[in-house]
Amino acid sequence: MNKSGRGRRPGAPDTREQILGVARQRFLAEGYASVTMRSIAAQAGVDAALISYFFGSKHGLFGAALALSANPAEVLASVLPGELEGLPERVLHALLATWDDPERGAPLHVMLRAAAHDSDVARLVSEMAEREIVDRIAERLGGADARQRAAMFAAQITGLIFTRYLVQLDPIATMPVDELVRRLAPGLRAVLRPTPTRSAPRRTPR
Amino acid sequence: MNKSGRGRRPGAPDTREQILGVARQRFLAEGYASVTMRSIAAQAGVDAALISYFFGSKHGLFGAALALSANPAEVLASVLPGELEGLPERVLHALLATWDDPERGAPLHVMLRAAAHDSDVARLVSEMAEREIVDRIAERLGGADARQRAAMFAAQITGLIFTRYLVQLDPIATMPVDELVRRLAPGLRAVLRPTPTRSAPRRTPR
DNA sequence: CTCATCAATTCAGCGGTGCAGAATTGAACT
DNA sequence: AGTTCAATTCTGCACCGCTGAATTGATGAG
Repeated sequence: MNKSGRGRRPGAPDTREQILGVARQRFLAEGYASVTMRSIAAQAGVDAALISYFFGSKHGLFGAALALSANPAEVLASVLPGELEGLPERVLHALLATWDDPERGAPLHVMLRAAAHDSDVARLVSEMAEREIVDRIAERLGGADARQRAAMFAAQITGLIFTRYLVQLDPIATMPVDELVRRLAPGLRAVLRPTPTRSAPRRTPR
Repeated sequence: MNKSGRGRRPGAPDTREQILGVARQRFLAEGYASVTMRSIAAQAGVDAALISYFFGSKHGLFGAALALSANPAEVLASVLPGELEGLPERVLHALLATWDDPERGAPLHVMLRAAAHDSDVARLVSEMAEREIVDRIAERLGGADARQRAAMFAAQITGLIFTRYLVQLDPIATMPVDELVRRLAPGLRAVLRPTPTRSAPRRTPR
């Protein structure tokens, strides 16, 4: 009789997966800091120490829970092909559609927040973004300084995300999607263009 | 004799200011979350409860400590006058000079991190940025949608800061100042330009 | 000059957190 | 049948932010 409740459970319950599921849902809904290990454990019907056992730490759990998240690479991949000139508009539309939807936007949302909060997570997110976003765009662009131009592109996108969703800076946070796209696209196009290294062929408005 | 150490201290020691000083230094050096009230109190030679008494909460202390921080408004004000066309370069140079210097860059650094971590702080930072940055730029720009254009400008700047300093995304984090300015300025100029409301004179080839 | 009032200060403690270690239990492999 | 090991819970530590009561000094009223 398992009187004390201790010890391994009978059968083959995949407790680990269940914890992951609960953690994922909670983290996405409530962020990182305000979700406690104890509450996750309780909701998963498990002792809190088990989480440490499986994932080492709260960080570990967070990383594992968000790893299986819908990654933005897919969204990007779906808009990358096509004419280069219209790329900014396509990316902006896809991005805003994703992030404005609480369901799909939350993962990235939470990841960025956690990245700002915790430098370990920051490195993780940074590497991910570098590999899955900057490199992809650079690949699509081609050319000598493609990586640099892609990075500028990414920086602008990041700025949009941070101001609209994290800090909610007005009037960016309240601006309708169409206007945002219209206003930001020219800037994105500008940084995508190959830059003249130095005193290049002047391109005066013709 | 003050045997128990309790009670008001003799003289007129400005304990409040001293706490503020210590808090400021610690927050700027180590961020928000990892600095504990107890440690600040200890360093200030004071009981931790006194902080709650004076500032209400850790948030309160943080806000009060960073309020007297060198605000970016000054930097901005010094580069706002002058020809509009060169504004992006001036802002970028001033900004990068400030943030690359650990001493002067730290306050903003910490504020952004804290904003991402804590939604109360986020609101605070957001309002500050709106008032002291967006509105100033808008004022300088003039025109109907000056506020909107200024916001786009601010978003791009924020993206630069976030990627270069907080997340340290390569190759932005490692790029020399000159190259950053050269690559980003066109994008900034583009969003500053008055946008044609609708089906504007096409500028694209053909 | 005295005395009540009030601000400043410390102490003790509450409920909460992440995490480590020991103890228990079941499954799996000799 | 016995050993080994992974999974699980219990206990408890050190720390956190914050609160309420107790103490002390300054200060103004009479």
